[in-house]
Amino acid sequence: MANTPVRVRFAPSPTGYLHVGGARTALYNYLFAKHHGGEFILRVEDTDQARSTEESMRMQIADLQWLGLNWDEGPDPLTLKDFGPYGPYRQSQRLAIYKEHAERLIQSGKAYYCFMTDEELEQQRQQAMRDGVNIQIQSPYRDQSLAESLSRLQNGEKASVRFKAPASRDFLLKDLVRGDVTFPSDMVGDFVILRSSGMPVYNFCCAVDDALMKITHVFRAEEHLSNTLRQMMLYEAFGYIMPEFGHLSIILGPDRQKLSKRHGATSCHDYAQNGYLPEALNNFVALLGWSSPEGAEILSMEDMIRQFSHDRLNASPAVFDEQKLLWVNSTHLRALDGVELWRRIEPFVSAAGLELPKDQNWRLQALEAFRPKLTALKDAVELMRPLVEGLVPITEEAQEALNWPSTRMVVEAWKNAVEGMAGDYLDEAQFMNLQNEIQNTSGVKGKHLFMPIRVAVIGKPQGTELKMLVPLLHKKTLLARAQAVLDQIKG
RNA sequence: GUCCCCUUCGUCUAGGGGCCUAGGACAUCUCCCUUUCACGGAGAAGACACGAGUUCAAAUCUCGUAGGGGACGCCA
Repeated sequence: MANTPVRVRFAPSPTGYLHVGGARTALYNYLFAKHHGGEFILRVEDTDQARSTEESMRMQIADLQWLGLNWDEGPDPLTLKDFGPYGPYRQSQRLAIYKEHAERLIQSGKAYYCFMTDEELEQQRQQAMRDGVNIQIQSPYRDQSLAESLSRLQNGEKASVRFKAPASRDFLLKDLVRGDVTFPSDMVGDFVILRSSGMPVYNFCCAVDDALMKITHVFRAEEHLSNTLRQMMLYEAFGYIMPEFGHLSIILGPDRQKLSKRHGATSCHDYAQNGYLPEALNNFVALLGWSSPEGAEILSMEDMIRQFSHDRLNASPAVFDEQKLLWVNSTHLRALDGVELWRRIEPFVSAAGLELPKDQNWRLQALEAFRPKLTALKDAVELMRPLVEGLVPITEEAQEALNWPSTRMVVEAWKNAVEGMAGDYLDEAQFMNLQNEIQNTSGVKGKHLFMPIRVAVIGKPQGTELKMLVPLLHKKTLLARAQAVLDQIKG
């Protein structure tokens, strides 16, 4: 046991983008694997043909890649071709394996063909509801001879395959997160393992695959807790070794209901688009149900791998707090070095069509001016917008400053001073001198001095320090904007 | 309805019989820094769901109650 290499998997069903809950599940599995020097496997659970699409699979793979949760076995992110010794890793391509396993169960009398109609099933459910008892399907075909079933099949009748649930015995699950969980013997009835279409169902595939892929530990969402009983029965029937399970609590929205689309952004893709860093999303989501033994709140992937252990996993549900995510994001963002930060911001800035100088020094300087204000990459767009060449709109909030009697004089003095400067850009020292000069000659000081100048520079009375802003703007732009403000005061 | 799981500041959490006058983080508020807005720094306020029991001692163990969540599919 001690020598068994750790093998864990993340097994999403490809129906849309990766949800943040899925991201957390994937992350925990990944961290567990890396912490123990084990393997992290990606398996695609696409047996629901109605909902699974290849497009979704690509999206999920892209999201996982974005998060940096790279798998050691599974579909190749680019070609989608499987790599690893236990493939295929897409359940839709493992049908022969499931069929063979189902056959094994049928032959040994542990499963049987069931010819019940949807109406019959529904009737039983209704009846059970009315009687206030646990819903269990009682199939009349449980004891039908295999020969008879086969002949009906021969005649073209359709049948599902049901597993004969062993009754009258409790199952004990030693859950890695919840401790001992006892499932009563009659919790489930005979359940379907093969649909009448021949397609296997989740619980069956999952058990077979985890066994065949030599999975040692499974961390998955709480909604699978009761599925575990079915899977335990299957493991027993096959004589396979069961992995250890840990059931994670679900993530809630602010209204304490299960996090869903109506709560706003819930997919990793949304967060990527809104300028969140993958390291921040990983960090935040990790803290929703796990805590660092060192009490750290800001953690890198390396930190998490080093510190991760399943016994610090929390069994109670957690509310997704957008505010804290934003804080985690801004903290990671500000810690990035200039070159890297610009690399991340670039796509947002160019998507917005901002034409900014290409000069590397200019860009790094601009970044430093705005760094303390960044909470998400997307913010850079509005922050940088005043740095384009030419005029910018003068905002509503600027009006108060424009109405001050001294403003006109200040802006005129500012414009004249800039005009008198040599060179295309002012540096910080030049600006400071110039500013002192205006103060001395005009006698205006404090906000009556600074706000009008700021409006003349960026069109807004508030924002980043002028001494950082002004050196980023070309003299021509400075002059044009000052003139625009003067025009507005006149008019 | 039946079964399973969960319950510490508004939120994420630490804690696992005495270190608890319950610690940290986000958010909130106050002050400092700052000639603006932020960043940063200091501080304030704020929780053991309820009721029994076990014990010299309970946030911590047990049982009930309430509330929340999940499962009960030929979904995953």
